[in-house]
Amino acid sequence: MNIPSANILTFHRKGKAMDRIDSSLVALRRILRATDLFGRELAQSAGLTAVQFRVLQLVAEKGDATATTIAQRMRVSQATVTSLVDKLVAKGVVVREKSQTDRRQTNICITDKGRETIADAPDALQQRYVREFQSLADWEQAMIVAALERVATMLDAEDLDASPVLDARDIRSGT
Amino acid sequence: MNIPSANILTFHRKGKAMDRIDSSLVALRRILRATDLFGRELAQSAGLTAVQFRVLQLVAEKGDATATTIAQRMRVSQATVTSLVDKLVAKGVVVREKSQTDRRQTNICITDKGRETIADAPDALQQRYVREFQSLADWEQAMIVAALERVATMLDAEDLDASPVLDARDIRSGT
DNA sequence: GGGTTTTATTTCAAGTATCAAAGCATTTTT
DNA sequence: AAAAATGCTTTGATACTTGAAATAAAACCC
Repeated sequence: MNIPSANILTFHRKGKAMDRIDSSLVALRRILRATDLFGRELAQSAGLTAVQFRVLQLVAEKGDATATTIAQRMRVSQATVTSLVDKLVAKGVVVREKSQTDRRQTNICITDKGRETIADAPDALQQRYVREFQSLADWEQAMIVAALERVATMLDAEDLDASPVLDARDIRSGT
Repeated sequence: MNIPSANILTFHRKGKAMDRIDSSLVALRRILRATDLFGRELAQSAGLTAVQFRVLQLVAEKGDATATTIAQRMRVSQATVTSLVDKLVAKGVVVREKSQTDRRQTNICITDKGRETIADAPDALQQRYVREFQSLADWEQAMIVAALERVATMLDAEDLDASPVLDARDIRSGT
């Protein structure tokens, strides 16, 4: 989590003044680093680990989720999700409920305590981002949105899992 | 750490069309997600874990590094770095060498095999980014650099460790 | 229906990651 | 030189991760 996670963007060309590629990669690394660091703090302040917190966030999005869905979205194995959910159940932030429609499935449902946990977590990073973003001039906001979306498209182009979680399984089955 | 790392940016306001804050957060999440996912693949293709690969990258930057430096830059404990370096030594991509000037220090030096490992790792993500970035119009490149740097500054403002590793210890001792 | 295959999840075993605390060796300070 | 600080490793404990095997339920086929 690893998150602690991956900071894979590096730049190797040296010698002359930094060009735009390098500058943009450096900025990306700063963004990655800041979010990684803050993410760990955020989780800790909620009494969870970073990975546990991410699972909780995914469950919170819709109120419940299946292990498979979570595993696919986090790109970890089902077994991993099971053990993470074990921890979250032990902490009382989610509960397991057998699906009525298909009793093979287990719905992982967020509890009130889970909702509180997320609500109470002081996401300093996001708060600061929102605050500063809103203080920007209109044109600057627009520029940032355009640029971020451009970069996001460049980076996750053929990796479709970032889109709504509908056909993730179908896509993966191709591998 | 996996590195598995933190995807902490969430958005909760719903109901109406997405505003700019939401759009920018979604884009950021896509960026985070893509880099995280690709980072793991990249490391795996090199026969390492994501965290191990990051250590190797840091060592590769200057050819060698001390455990303390790596620990500070990755924000993990020295003990963690020790065990990670153990793995890298076992794989033959780095070696430990006692510093001549201060024999308490251990320089972690990259080997030829280590250099190869990094060179051979097909960083598909970065390659695509570089390729696409270079194909952009001049004004667009400039816009992206400006926007990314703006966002990076918003996110890592008081977190100074992204800058040269000088006083990270002093900052941390405050906690 | 009864048998086979597929799907969803959990359990188990083994390896990796992480850190606090304790230990060692080497400077630096007094 | 004694004491304090520094750099690193070891140890013990917890968490994360996965592949493989096990369990259970649904879907498919004849």
